Amino acid sequence: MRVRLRDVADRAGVSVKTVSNVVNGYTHVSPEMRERVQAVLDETGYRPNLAARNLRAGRTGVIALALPELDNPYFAELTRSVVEAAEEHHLTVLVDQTDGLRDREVAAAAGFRHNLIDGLIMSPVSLGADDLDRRDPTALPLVLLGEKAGDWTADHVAIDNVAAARQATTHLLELGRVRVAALGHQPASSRESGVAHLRRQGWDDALRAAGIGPDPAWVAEVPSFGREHGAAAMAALLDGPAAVDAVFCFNDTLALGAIHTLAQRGLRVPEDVAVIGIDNIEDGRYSVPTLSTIAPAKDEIGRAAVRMLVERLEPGGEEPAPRDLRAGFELVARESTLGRRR
Amino acid sequence: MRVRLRDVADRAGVSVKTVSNVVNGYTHVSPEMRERVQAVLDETGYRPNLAARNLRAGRTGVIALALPELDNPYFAELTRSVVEAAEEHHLTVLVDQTDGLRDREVAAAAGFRHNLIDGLIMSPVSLGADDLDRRDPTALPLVLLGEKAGDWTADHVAIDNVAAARQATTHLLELGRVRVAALGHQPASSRESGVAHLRRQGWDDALRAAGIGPDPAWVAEVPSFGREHGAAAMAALLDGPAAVDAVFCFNDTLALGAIHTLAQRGLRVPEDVAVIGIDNIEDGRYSVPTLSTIAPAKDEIGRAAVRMLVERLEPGGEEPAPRDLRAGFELVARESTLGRRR
DNA sequence: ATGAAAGCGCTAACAG
DNA sequence: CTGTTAGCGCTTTCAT
Repeated sequence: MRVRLRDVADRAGVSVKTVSNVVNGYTHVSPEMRERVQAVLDETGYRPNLAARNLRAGRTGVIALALPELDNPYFAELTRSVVEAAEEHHLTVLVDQTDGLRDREVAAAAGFRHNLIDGLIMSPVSLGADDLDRRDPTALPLVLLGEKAGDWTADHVAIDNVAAARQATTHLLELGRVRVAALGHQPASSRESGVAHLRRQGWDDALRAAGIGPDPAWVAEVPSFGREHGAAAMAALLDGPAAVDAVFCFNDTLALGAIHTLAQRGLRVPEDVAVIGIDNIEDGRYSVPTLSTIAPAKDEIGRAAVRMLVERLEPGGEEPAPRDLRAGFELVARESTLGRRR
Repeated sequence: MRVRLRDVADRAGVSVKTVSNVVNGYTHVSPEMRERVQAVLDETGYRPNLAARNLRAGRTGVIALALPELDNPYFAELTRSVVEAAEEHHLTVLVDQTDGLRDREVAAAAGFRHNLIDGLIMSPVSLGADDLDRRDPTALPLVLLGEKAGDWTADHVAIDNVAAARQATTHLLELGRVRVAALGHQPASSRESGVAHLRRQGWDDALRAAGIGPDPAWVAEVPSFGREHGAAAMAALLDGPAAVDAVFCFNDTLALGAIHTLAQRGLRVPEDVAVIGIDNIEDGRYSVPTLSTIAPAKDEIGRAAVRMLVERLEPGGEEPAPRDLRAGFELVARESTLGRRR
């Protein structure tokens, strides 16, 4: 049987309150008392019942992180940054996989684990602004990561996706490429279409700024952002009418899939086709060729998300209005655009 | 203010018990009563306080999964399988990152979140059998994943690492390679040395069975299993005295790092050097060249781990003796050993 | 400085 | 079929 505060108290011949004081390191306890209680504590191996504490305290010290997929390297790396940031605030992170399904995202946002978690950080895919508006006002504090369309009533952290896409595309143009494909387009209704739309916008902007009219045949559509779809979309581009000399992929896994297909076809990267992605996942540092990409400041994102959440958790917090934070990013040019360095 | 069971009861003019019955779908409630209560429930948007339920029930429906690193693709993929298996048992999974640090692993195994979680699935790195023996017997149910040295007093699921390594090495030998390196050796004291030791053993066995005496110069050591160390170790091998014609890497990330280095040096895979790994991570299906590997039955592992844990959670459970389960695996031969198919 | 007692919100006995 | 009541184990007024 588990040892309770009560048991320790009986055994030490003191009241429950005194034991509680010792356990929680309260100041007003006489040294001798403290010592005696501590002895019993050690001897019995007492450990507080956290469920009881939670009930009493009304908070748990746990925050949830809801992501579409854990086995997408970008999210895995982001998770690490959130977990580390949370640790600094003495919070633990419960990771949740939504698969990008609207039901699950709505349930998570509504706080289906209220009283088990103090707050939620979520990277939404299918969730709409209206879902959030319908949310119970007493629901748990929420911070959104990544893209969102429209005006949302929650804190939000993301990079400027249009600017990031523009920079990636411009990099290709500066290398002299003139027929730059966009790989990763998604129908407006689809999952992830928020990000896809913005990244396409940036690509469009960059081409026009360079005096190039984007050819619709340069746009390759995907159902989602996995490697397999990058590979298939690249094949579709190559089989299509437009001979492109560069590909801006909407993320790194798509880019790695595209490179795979190019290699299968015997095409050289970047000599025949240059490739760039977004996310700066670890894989791209060791792929063959190494992958050029836009690197979002993942640590900044994780840290900011946790900080925003913590601010809403603090009892003294004045319920600040929803904030929108843009995280930084930078171009990381590697072999898939620059070629082998010597 | 949050609405409690009590509030609903007052408002509906019934007792708390009745409301509780309705909420929990108990049978003995008259239809009209149920309807009336349900109306108030909907109207007030009542949702039970889970912390209170947990305290009352003595269980939470949450299990923890403690892994060394979340951003290692193998663990990310394994996580997915555990999460899916847990869902079938109506359990949610709290993912924990230990970084392979002994302190954290000991803390996790001791149940530092007792009463917040019902059980733990852990992939230990630095944890020793003695740490477990010192464990509080009333501590939470534990299932270990992956390697372990010695006799442990806990359930365990893993593939037969020696056999897996033997098969990988044999595959290389069957292709006519005669100087097969082992990349991933670790000093006995190191993190992950358990797995590394067994995989080296399998390599050794396979070579001897083929009448080849393993050359110590064919063994490359790494501090841990990341891509960067695979790349560095491969460079060390190439700069060393032994000209190898194949490399058995102790996992896929090491293999991808090795392929990176080979490409940098202008060597062809597999013509000059064939490469094989273990884990069958998604990356290897799209790398250039695609990666041959040993595929552990991840779904089987996740499912088995959850099932074992659940059996110990069931109140009727008879506390079975610690079980040891071997999961299956199979060879997946791709371009890094077979070459480009045509 | 220490103790007694109330109560966090829920469910399970036990009555009625 | 429904209501009353006693805890789950802890922290926290309020006394002493």
